[in-house]
Amino acid sequence: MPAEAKPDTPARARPDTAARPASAPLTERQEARRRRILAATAQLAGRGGFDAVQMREVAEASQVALGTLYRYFPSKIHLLVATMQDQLEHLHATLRRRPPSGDSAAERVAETLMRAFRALQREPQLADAMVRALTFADRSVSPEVDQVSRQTTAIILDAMGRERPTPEQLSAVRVIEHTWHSALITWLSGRASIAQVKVDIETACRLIELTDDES
Amino acid sequence: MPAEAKPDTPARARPDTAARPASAPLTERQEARRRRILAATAQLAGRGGFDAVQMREVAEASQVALGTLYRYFPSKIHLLVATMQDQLEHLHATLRRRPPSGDSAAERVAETLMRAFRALQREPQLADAMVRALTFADRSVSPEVDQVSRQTTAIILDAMGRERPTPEQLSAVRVIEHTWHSALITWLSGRASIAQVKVDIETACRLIELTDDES
DNA sequence: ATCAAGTCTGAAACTTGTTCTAGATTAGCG
DNA sequence: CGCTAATCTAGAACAAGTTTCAGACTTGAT
Repeated sequence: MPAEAKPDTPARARPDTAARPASAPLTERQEARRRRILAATAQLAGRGGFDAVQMREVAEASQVALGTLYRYFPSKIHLLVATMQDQLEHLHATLRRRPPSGDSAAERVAETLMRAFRALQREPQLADAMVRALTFADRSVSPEVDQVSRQTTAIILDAMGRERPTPEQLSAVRVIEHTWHSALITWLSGRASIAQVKVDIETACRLIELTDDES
Repeated sequence: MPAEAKPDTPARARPDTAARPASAPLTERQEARRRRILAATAQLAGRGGFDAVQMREVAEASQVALGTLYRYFPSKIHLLVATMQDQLEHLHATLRRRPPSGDSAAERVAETLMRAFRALQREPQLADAMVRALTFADRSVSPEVDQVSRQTTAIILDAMGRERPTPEQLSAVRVIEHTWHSALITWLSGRASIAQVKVDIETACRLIELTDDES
């Protein structure tokens, strides 16, 4: 990553991502551009992974000038994190449609995460690009990464029939999320098998049982 | 990261890192070069973090040609991961000198990790560089990353008075390690407080109690 | 319809990781 | 010592992320 992270945010009026729809209404054509960009990104990432997402190519594939691409997404990392947000929304919607079936909260969470994991396995290169971006992100991407994190938390809480989780349960969820991310990385870099990821997730999910008296 | 990851390892006789001392004996001057490189890297990373470790600067600071630097460490990531190995060895040695004092295995592990965490806090920029490299590493760095992982596992097992850990305990250790890495990342990117990291680590360590009947 | 402000485009320039090359140096060996 | 292969050096060259800029196009308000 060549240039230094920008030390200040010069209040440049950029469309920004969909993080907070309040920042700028975005005209229809702008919305379309944004969508084209994300689609092109996902496609390029789908083959090749992280390295195949080249800003010039994304710009060309989405029929947008390089400068415009950078106005929408101030760095490659921002772009990929936004792609992840996008995909997570899909996933969450899908999961809502068919909720997990396990008996205990721990089982349901593990089941949900394994389902998400299988979805990622179908597009390992895309997963690689998104996850690498997520963990490589520096402070300048914090808001966006945080949003991804909140979305993930929401998915997990949905899976345990939540209803006002206790602080202890929230702690457990945090550890599960840590495990999820980190296990994903070890799998993507070929240092852990799918089976190993499964075990790790299930192990982490046991923490839920510890604090749980069956909803 | 411009160039594609090299798909093949062309058996080029490179000094490689100290991973396995068997690969190439390394003359005295070579050992000295390697050491200078790692020292320069740690220093540059100490200010500035990941971005401040620029290959040309590392080469200059360690009085080595750029090409030579690349012969010793085939990429910036390799270089930083090797730096991490180096630091971890120091840490492990230090920890051995004063073992943790907690009563239960879980307490001792948490104590150990928090001690390591405090060490990292003293050099947050260095920590940033090393951890980012670690999680960004792709398959071409797997052996080295794996070595770091083994070292970390060893530290944790040391902390729980180990003695042939059960498979369940090993699973718990894996989750703890995942949590450790991921929590570190969230702290480094400013998305979690020190207190939060502490809680997360302690929560993960509870998994040890689950499988433990006090050694 | 018209004007000002904000956007988008195309292209070049800049930065930093990585590779390559030709010529010194060094190491090990007979 | 003198040779040969490996290693090291200096420096150019290349790749991809990022920045910049001048000019064309849109948009929104009047």
